Amino acid sequence: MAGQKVQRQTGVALWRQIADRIRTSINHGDFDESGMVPPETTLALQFGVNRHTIRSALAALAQEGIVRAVQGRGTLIERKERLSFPISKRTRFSQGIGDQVRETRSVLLATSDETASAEVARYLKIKTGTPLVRLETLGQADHRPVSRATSWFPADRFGNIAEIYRSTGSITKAFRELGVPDYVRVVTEITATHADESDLADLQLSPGAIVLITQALNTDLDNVPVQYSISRFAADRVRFTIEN
Amino acid sequence: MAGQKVQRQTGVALWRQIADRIRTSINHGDFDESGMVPPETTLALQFGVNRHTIRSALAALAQEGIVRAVQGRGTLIERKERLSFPISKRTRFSQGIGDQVRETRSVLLATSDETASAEVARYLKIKTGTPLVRLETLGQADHRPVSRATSWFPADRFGNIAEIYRSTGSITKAFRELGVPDYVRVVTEITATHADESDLADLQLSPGAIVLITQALNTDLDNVPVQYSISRFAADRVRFTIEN
DNA sequence: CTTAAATGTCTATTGATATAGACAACTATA
DNA sequence: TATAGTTGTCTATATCAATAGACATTTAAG
Repeated sequence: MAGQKVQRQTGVALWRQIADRIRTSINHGDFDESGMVPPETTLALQFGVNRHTIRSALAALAQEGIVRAVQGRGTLIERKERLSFPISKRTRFSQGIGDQVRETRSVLLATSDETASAEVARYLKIKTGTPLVRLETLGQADHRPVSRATSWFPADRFGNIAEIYRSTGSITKAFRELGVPDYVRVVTEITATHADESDLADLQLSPGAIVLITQALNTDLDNVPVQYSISRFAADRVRFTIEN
Repeated sequence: MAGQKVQRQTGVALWRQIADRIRTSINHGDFDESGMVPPETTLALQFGVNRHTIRSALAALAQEGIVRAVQGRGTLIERKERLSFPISKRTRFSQGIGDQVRETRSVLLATSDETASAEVARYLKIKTGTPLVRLETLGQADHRPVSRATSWFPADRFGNIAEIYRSTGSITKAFRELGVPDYVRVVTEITATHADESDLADLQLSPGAIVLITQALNTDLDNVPVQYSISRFAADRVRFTIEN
């Protein structure tokens, strides 16, 4: 980890850039041997900034609960995180990361009845204006928010999916109760952008943070579209893995 | 687009937060009717900031070539684009986006002989220290840089792949000449981060921009790893598509 | 030709960001 | 119990980020 450069006058404060880099290094396991972040003076030298700037960065990470400074000893690593999300024919939230965390949970934020917009209709292969059920859900891993998703389901087949989901916390189980024993991921599109206001709130991010966005279509085993969803992931907490 | 909030004292300047939001709105097609961004005074009111702060944001977008301000008229939208990259068993740079642009090109930036680091060795399933060939390439679409990639190949099989690639501009053709008639993408990992200094230069980005990073492994038809590569894409120019 | 509406430029002021240096307080260890 | 190494706190200074206001310049439309 030699000769790291930071960019000045970009509208992103140095302490924030450095905090992001250190968080990434921690997640990458760079400091696993010692379990500590390098001393402030060392980091200041590496990043080519003043020690006080490093202290601002570490203070931000301490605020996130990722490190804890102990006077006289050093700055200890409290927590690491970057979950690996497999994307495949059988992509499901909790199954994919279940072995990486102690607890996964899915929370229903909101639901509403809608009619299909042009975009959603195109994906679900239905007519614009067809009745739909919309679900806003929040995915959590060990009580930390990881993703927020908006999903649309055809109302004729899944009119009361919200209630079932609310009680079971699982799309897979809700589908099963509604006569869809299994479903497959047909297509996933991935983009990245800066976090918007809702992301900041729901995913507990700070401005300038990055979100990875997936747009995905699931069909039942007869190739009939059953769910179209747009999910937004905190980019510094996840990694996508596509196995072919 | 009413009542937008920006967050203060987070290490991310207001003008950058606002620039990111406007860029997103443009890509989302919010201003397609007029082809212009709303007037500075309107935006200042919407975001709850001073007009000069809006001007800083628009100046940044103008620097990126996304908008162009015309005195007396308004601020015109110059460009919105996002290429779709399919990721599948048969992922190749030029084939995937060939139908979306007039011309794709791949340029060899640098090459060197190396020995395998622990990380690369793990992917290629070889021993640390095994001789490798490293290729740095730049992918362009219609003369705009889209991705920069670093690839490693086992030197014993592909010792002179650099020369062949330089003359053909194609990994696929180089493989073919070296006795690998076909190859498949085994695994792709996707993450996102802020652009570093090299990204800014090679991909012609402005500071604070986002890059999508893929780490991918290709094997020949006998399942022997032939190429491990790390690619960095300008996030505002691409979208990944995974078909299952 | 006027005028309204938009961007361009300038000055001034305040708060956040970053650097610089000095020294205090604490921890582990020789 | 010294001592080296580390984090904590303080003062001072310079630059960037943001606000505020005034006015110039350009464009399009009445």
